[in-house]
Amino acid sequence: MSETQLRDALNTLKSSGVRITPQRHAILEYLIHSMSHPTADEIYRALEKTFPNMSVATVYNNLRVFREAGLVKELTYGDSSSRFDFITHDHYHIICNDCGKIVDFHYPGLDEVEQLASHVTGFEVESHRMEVYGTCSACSSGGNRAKAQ
Amino acid sequence: MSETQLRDALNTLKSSGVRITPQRHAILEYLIHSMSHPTADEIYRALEKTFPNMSVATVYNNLRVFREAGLVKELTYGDSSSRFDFITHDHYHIICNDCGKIVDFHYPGLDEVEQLASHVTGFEVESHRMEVYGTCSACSSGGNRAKAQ
DNA sequence: CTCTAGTTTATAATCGTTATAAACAGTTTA
DNA sequence: TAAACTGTTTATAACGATTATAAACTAGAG
Repeated sequence: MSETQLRDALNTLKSSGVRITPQRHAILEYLIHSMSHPTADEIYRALEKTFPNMSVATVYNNLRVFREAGLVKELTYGDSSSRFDFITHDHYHIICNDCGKIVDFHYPGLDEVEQLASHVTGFEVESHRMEVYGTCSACSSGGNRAKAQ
Repeated sequence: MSETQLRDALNTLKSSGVRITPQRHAILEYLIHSMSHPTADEIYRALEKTFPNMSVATVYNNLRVFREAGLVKELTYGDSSSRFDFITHDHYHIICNDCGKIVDFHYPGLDEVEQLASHVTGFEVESHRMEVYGTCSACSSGGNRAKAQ
């Protein structure tokens, strides 16, 4: 399944004229397989064994390329650095205020919100963003003091 | 009406043991009256006539104090700097992808989303965040090239 | 009015991200 | 295969928002 995703993603890139370099392959693969929401720096550190000479700029450059190709979404929460999420199908995130863990969940479209907003404000609506915040079961049940992902 | 808001906010601060300095008064007043969603730097520049010696750190410090007191919400979008929103009553934001303008709109609670998310993920839900993105009428109708607010 | 803890100021430091220019590599052309 | 072109990576510096620090100051309690 994730192999299919990777192949599809590479095809998407190729067909929009983007070269497939080993670094790009690796970053994409990491994003798809990690099933997490890594920061640019996490990706960089995860791949530095395989690419000892790769620079952070390469990670940022390629994340931008992927974002512009519609493969990756950039998540900006309150904390200092952005997180990057490989776009599979529509899902939302719930984030633990305590340890920072991010869990995906699905919810049938919020199209009506977009419609109302468009009607009230006169905007042409393109997309929306929604997150839920709370405390994960590990943190609320006791002493989970680690800052996860 | 906004006078009431200001007075209430000052009382909230006092009752949680926060000193009311002239700078704090001015920042709060600016946030309430501006009806916009300024960055820390915008607040700083707006008040530098009145407080020529005020430093940016003061703005940041006090925005943090206000946030911790529940008076102000910090909005982190994709762009480099945070925006700050005086909390009146629940509303959402629609943001122009073109010029960055932020318009408020109201929408009856998304409590069911919180409930579903809580049920599916096991989190104790505390809050949620939602924004709509699109193009404002000024930008979609023609040549609004300015980067507003 | 005095005292003190909290606040402001000025400045430097931090850190995520972006810009730059040189070295490099994949692809096309011959 | 070789030369040339173009996009990519690397290394490094620059940038800008935010935070830390320490000294000077002041709101508010008594």
